[in-house]
Amino acid sequence: MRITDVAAAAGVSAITVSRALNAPELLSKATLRRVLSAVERMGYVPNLTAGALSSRRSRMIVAIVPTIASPMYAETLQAFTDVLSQAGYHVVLGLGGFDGRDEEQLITTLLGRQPEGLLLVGAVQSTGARRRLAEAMIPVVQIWGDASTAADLQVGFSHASVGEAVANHLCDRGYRAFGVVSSDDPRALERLEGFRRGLQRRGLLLATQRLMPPPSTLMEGRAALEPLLRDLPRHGAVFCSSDLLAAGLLIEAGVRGVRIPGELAICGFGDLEIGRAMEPALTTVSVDGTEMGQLAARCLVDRLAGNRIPRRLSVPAEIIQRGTT
Amino acid sequence: MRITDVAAAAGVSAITVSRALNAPELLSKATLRRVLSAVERMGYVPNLTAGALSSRRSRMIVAIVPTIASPMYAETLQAFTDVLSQAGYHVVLGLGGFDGRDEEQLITTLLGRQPEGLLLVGAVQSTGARRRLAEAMIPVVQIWGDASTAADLQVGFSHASVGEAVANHLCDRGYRAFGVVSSDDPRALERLEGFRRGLQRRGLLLATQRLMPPPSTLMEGRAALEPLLRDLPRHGAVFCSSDLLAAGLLIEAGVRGVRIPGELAICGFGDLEIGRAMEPALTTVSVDGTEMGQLAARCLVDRLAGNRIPRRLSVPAEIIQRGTT
DNA sequence: TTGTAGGCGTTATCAA
DNA sequence: TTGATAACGCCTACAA
Repeated sequence: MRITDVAAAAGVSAITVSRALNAPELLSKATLRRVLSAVERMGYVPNLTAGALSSRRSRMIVAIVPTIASPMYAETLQAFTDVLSQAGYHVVLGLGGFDGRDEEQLITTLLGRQPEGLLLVGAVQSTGARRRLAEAMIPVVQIWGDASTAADLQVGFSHASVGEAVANHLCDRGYRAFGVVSSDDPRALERLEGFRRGLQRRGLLLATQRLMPPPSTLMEGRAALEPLLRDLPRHGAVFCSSDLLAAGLLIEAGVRGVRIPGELAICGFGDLEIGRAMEPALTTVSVDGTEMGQLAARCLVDRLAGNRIPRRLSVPAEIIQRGTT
Repeated sequence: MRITDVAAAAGVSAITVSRALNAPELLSKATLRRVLSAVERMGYVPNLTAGALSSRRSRMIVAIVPTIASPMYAETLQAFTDVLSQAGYHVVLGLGGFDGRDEEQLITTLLGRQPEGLLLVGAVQSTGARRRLAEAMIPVVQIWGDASTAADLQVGFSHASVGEAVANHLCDRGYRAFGVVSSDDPRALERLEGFRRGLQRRGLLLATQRLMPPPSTLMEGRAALEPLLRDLPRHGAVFCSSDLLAAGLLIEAGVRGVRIPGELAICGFGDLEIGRAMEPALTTVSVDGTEMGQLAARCLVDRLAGNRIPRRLSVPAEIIQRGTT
């Protein structure tokens, strides 16, 4: 069924049906009613592909995310999609993984959909992909990235500053020996660098660090406790790149009877529900994934509506002091 | 830039460029090379919207999921998208929530994209939406649903049977008093019904049940322990609709010094990582969300390739006996 | 192996 | 307020 079928049934031209659906204020009340009732009666569903081609407005946004198996990204994408859906956009999903393999290929085919905007979680790795994005001439919001890899629009926070803030926080609470258990994805590494620098500024050193490929899991956290206890003096503190790793440490500590924070202090990252639910509750860095997703979506919507918007938006990343430090 | 620009640059007609990209085997080696090099040099990205309109093949699949904030659905969608991406399809995301509000609206606009297939997580609530789907004449795979609400294609398992199997398992292990802590979403309720029926068959009754709206959280699990201990005799067993609820019970039990499974046995559902990582490890029902997602994707790909495929596919749901029962 | 003509279903543009 | 006409960029069908 096409728009002309509905038009014929309503005794109007095709363009009038189009207007009834897209710009009803242009039609007389009577015509509008007649057309809409025909649409309803016939169960007409407009072909958005044709509409997009003709109007050069696809009403689609592409979201490129490393994975949605990680709760942080899933939460962000959920919020992003919800807001865009309200605004009349559809979201096309691109799951890129953490390595840059096939990145350009993925981005290229997705750009072929003529999206009106694009969400990028993390940085683009390959220069080829970066060029493609630039050539697409559409707004690109980057989140979870950092200024150095910034795209067109940026919603986020400085990972390095977060690392430094955690270092200061732990020093202020009196800890003097430090370890890190971390994923080796680019964002986590930046936080680690910031952490190390923060310690240096206080004249302190990192005693031990353990890196592992993403995604981080509870089990890896559990497995990390034993070597950590070996390498780190008593009463030390560890900064984990994810609440999952931190919670894993906590669980294993429970099993082994290691007192937290007495024998080992733990700070996580992400403020996941599991951290709040553990006992003792996890000290962590809270970044509101939902807010980031919503903000990113609003940036795009505003920009596409022709509004001026700031190119850099900060989301607070704050340390939540709870029971493990 | 259009296909004709590339064609001009390569000294061929537009259709030859199209073939170089979509059916290279039809071209001579020399022409193919010439065209592809022009494509490469000019950074041409085909307009898939135009292609879809012309070929009537959108190469898009719509995925309708209640939420991706829940790890089970996120995992399934991740696997689904990965497989389809390999097969050259793009996935458009529709997040529907758990209630039926706006469901028909969402499905209708998404169908306007002319998807070639559709994934449905859970059942369609409204009859309007069901009619739309039927009229779309495209393959629809339903997962996480059950036979009674079955769509065109079905990948899943019987929630009722799972509930019954858990009842039998717990009885066989010697428990005689039973409780349930559950979300009230349709799938969870079906498992609960099956559980109750399984108990009845053994001449046993459910002593207490606590229902709550989805999504389930660890915190709700923690909060559920105290009333549960009040209402359930010692040495009872509880069946939770999610590993998150079950893990919450475990954490709270740790805090209160309630011995698990000595004083309370716990069985979860979903086999999430958190259940495996807890101490004692959680007895649960394992349904492979990744496999369901992959299977659903392959169903669609096969069907779209014109292959005959079974309309009902079962995924095993097996009880994993671990430390909490 | 390559090309020509025409149409996919909608909306922009201009006219009435 | 409504309509006629001509794109939008690509691919199917058929022809050479």
